[in-house]
Amino acid sequence: MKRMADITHWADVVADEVLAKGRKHLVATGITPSGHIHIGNMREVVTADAVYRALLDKGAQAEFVYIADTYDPLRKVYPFLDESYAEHVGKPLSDVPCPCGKHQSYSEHYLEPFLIALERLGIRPTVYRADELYKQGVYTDAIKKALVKRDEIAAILKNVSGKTPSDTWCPFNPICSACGKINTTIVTGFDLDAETVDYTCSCANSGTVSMNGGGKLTWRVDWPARWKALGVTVEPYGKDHASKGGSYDTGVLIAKEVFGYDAPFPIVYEWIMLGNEGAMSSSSGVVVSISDMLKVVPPEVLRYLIIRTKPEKHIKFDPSQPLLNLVDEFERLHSIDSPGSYEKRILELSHAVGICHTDIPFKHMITIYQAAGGDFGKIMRIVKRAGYDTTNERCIKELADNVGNWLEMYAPAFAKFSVKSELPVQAASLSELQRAFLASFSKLISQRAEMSGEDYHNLVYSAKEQDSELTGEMAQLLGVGPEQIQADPKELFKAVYTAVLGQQSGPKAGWFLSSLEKDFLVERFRKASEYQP
RNA sequence: GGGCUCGUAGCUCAGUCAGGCAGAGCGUCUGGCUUUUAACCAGACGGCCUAGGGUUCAAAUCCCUACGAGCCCGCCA
Repeated sequence: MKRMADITHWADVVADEVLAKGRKHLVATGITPSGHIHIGNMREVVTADAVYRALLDKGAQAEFVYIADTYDPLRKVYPFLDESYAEHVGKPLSDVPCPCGKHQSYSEHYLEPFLIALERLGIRPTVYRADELYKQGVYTDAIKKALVKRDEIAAILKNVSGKTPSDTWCPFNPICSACGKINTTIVTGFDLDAETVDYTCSCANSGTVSMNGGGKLTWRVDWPARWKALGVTVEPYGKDHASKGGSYDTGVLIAKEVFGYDAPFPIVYEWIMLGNEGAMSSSSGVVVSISDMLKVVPPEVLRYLIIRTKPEKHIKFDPSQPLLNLVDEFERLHSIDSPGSYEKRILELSHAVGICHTDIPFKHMITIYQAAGGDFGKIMRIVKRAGYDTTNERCIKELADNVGNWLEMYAPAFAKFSVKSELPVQAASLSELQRAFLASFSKLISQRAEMSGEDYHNLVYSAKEQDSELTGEMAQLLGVGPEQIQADPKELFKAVYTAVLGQQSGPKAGWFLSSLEKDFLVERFRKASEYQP
C-alpha cells in the first residue's frame, strides 16, 4: 500500500508530463470579465499557478500569462445589469461603460477586483488584455492566415463540431464604426498589404477596419491563434471546452493546419459546485465572488481548496458551516510538526504571499468575537487571557475581521449567539436551585469591586463548598442547611447562559462574564431569579 | 443523441496514473483537561472500496459490461 508520503501531487504529475516535451514552457489562462469573477473562475488560475510553480521547482524555464478576454462582446443584459445596457449588447467589453462609473470600462470594472485577488492569492502572471493585444498587432499574422484559409477553417469546424458555418461566416469579426458592435458585421473583403478588412453591418453601415484592433477573431480561432502568437504550451480550461467537438478539439486542428503550431498540453478541470445550488455561473447569479471569500478566509485556505483536489474532480463548496471544516483542516495541516512530503507539497502549493498566521483557531475566534461583541480591544484582552501569542496584533485583527465578516455573511443561525438585551423567555425553565443560585450570585457580585474572569469562575465553583458565602446564601434562600445544597456546576453554568444568552451553553464562562458590564450582570441575574412566566 | 467525470466509513474526501495489510478529517461515543463550549488532549466505534465478469501469485487500483450521480456539447470556467 502506498503511504501519503509516496503520493505525487497532481501538479507535479502534470509538470513531469509536460517536461517530457521540453524545458521551456508558457502556462496560459484566460477568463472573460463579463461579470463578477467568482470562486469557480479561481480554479483556472490556481490550477495554472500550481503547475507553473511545479515547473519552476523542477528547474524548467517557465512563464505564466493571464489573458483577460476584454474584446469579447457583451452577450446580453445580465440579471445584475441595468436595462440601459441593452444598447451595449454586442460591443466589446472594453468599449462598454463601467457599471459603477469609476473604471475605464465594463471589463476593467470586473477585472480590477480579480487582479487584486490574484495578488493576494500569490498568483502573479503577466497580465494581458485582449483588446490591447489586438491593437498592438500581436494577432495580425494570425488574422491574415485565418482570412486566407477561411474555407479550410470552416471545413475543420464542420468536420469536428458538426456545425456548418454559414456562407457569410468569417473567422474575423470587425467592429462596426457606427454602432460599435462586433457580432453584427459581415466581412466583404480584405487587403493583406494594407492590413485592412471591409465589412457591412446590420445597422446599414459599411466600412473598412484595421486588422490591428479593428475587430477580433471568433473564439474558436482566437484560441489557437493565441497559442501560436504567445507560444502557449500548457493551458488549463473548463470542461465546457473539453467536450467532443468542442473548442479544444477544433483548436488542435486549426493550430496545426492553419498556424502550424502544436496545441498546448491540456489540463481539463471540473466545476466548483456551490452547496446544493449547482454549478456557479455568472449569468444565473449563483455566484460567490473571490473578493467576498477573501473577506472571510485567508487566501491560503482558498488555494488549499483547489490544490488538494485533482482538477478533474468536482469540488463542493459551501461558505456556511462546511467552510469551517475547510479552515480547520488547513490549520491542522499547517500546524503539523513534521509533515510528510505530500503534506509539505500541499502546503507549498497553497502558500500565498505576505500572509500572517496566528495560533488562534478560526473556530475559537468565532466564540471570542461574539463574546466580545466584535470589539477589537475586548477581543485582544480575551485572546491574551486565553494564553495566545499576541505579538502580531495585525494578524489577529485580520483573523477577527474575517470571522466578523463570516458571521455576518455566511454563518448559520446556530453558530451565532448574542447577549440578549432583555431577559430571555427561556428563563422560565430555570429550576428552584438555579434561581437561588442566580439570586445569590447577583448579590455577591454586586458587593464586590472589579472581578476578573478567574474571580467569576471561582465564585461559581464555590457552590461546591459547604462553607462558602455562595452556598450559605443559596441555603438561606431555599430554607435548608448548607449541607443540603448539592449544586452541580454544570447546572449553574446553564443558568448563567440561559439568563444572558437564552441558550444552554456558551463561551467559557469566566472571561465571558468578565467581558460584560458588572451592573448589567447583577441586574440580569436578579431578574432571571425572580422571573415568573 | 454524442461526450467527459465521478461512485471508497454517517458526511467530505485521500489512495487508482505506477496492482502488494482499507486510510484521513469531520460527526458520533467514551474518557481526560479539579473550566462548563462548536476549544484542547487521548481512545473507541464505523467498510461487500456501487454491482457483475475478466487479467494476475496478488485488484479499491488494470480491462470489459451494467447501474447510479453530476456535468458539458450556444464563446458562461
